[in-house]
Amino acid sequence: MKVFKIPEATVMRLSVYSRYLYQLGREGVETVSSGDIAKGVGVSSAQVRKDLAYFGEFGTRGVGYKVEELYNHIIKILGLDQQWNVMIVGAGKLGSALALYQGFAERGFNITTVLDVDENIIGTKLGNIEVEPLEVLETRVKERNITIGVVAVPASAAQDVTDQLIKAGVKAILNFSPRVLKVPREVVLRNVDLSVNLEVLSFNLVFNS
Amino acid sequence: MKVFKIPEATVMRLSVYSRYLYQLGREGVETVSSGDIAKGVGVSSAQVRKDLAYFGEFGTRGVGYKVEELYNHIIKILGLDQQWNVMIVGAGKLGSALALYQGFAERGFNITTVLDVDENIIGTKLGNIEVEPLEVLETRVKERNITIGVVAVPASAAQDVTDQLIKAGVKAILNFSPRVLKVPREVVLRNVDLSVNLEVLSFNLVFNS
DNA sequence: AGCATTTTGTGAAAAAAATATCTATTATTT
DNA sequence: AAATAATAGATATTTTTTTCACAAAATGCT
Repeated sequence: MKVFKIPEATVMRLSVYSRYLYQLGREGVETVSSGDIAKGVGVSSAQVRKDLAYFGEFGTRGVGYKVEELYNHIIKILGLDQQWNVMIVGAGKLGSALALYQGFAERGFNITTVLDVDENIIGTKLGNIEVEPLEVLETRVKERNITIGVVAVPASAAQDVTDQLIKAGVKAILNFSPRVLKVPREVVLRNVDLSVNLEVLSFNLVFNS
Repeated sequence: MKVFKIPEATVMRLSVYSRYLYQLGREGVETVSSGDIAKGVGVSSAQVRKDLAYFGEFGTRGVGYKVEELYNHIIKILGLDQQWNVMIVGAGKLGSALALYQGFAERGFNITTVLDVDENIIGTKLGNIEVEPLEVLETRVKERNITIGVVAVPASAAQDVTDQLIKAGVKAILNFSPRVLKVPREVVLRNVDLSVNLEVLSFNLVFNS
């Protein structure tokens, strides 16, 4: 069990750093300073060092960090050195888009299963994944060793689907529905509310003027 | 110009409160306490009151808040009492899903235009919006009075599209590409990185076990 | 070799955010 | 009408997060 608590903001920044490092690596850059990273991703250099300090010492004073080495460290920290099997529930607009989104596979997220209740959608293909009926949820979670469930159903069905996912043994839930979900403490939950994002923009447009 | 700085977390929570209040309103509930809201959305009651206190006094001691009244206040605060015209650039999987997503229109976001560079996509219809070529960006922003631009293009094109949007007069950018964008200070920018969310889950799965 | 330069890692300080506590109002009950 | 209960709003406290600033290490230059 964890000893230190890592700020969520730190984890999110690590993800961003890793992407920047990947880019640098492809450009052939071998060494990078906290200041360079800071500039590249828009934070302070102290912030970069503080974030990394939670996990160890990865740099050399006076020199900086080896791009590839630091990248590998962060990938390991984020748990991206392993494959995660993912199930998406809901193959509407959003669910389909997520299923087809290439960015996930690149980071080790293996979308193995997509479910829906709509007869017209079941049986259709998203890339090479066939949409299956909700009934197979538990079977698939178990036989495909799925740890992460993505909830992309309407708000009204969200809690029910979540309960089913948890009962089937999923360990983490990414919720795209605009509904506050109840999950047991040991299940990791994250909410992505697309409207909220636009609304924060709207607020700032009104408030800053 | 703003005098107090409002925490972004507060703004996001207001958005969540508003949705909960809307739900309560439909259920016929007339009055609600900060404790009720807190329970409904999973925060503390003090947090609810604190968030609201940034903007005024909306309740009655010993009684609570009138649901409809508070809802209207929050909608006003968030700037959702007006229509915002939105352009989506990039009609790939994600851009299309966003264009078709009903949740935006419900909150006053009017997606008027969708652009892409791909010949095969231009001319196709998303709902009742026809995808147009990138060339019309500036014209459309001006003639349709577009304030919000959504960047849903690959990372490599993101900054270029952003620059064009800003040059055309857009005031806020919602960025779905995994790229750190540079924008002038007066332009409101928000990043939504779908992979980051899965990666935070992954981190927690590894770290909490 | 010594000195200047760079840059990390870190403890301390500051700022921001969340939580807890207290006070004032309103409504209700006795 | 007084006492009690509920609850917002304000204030104080605590916790968390960020920023600052500097000693320690590594490199390179003279």
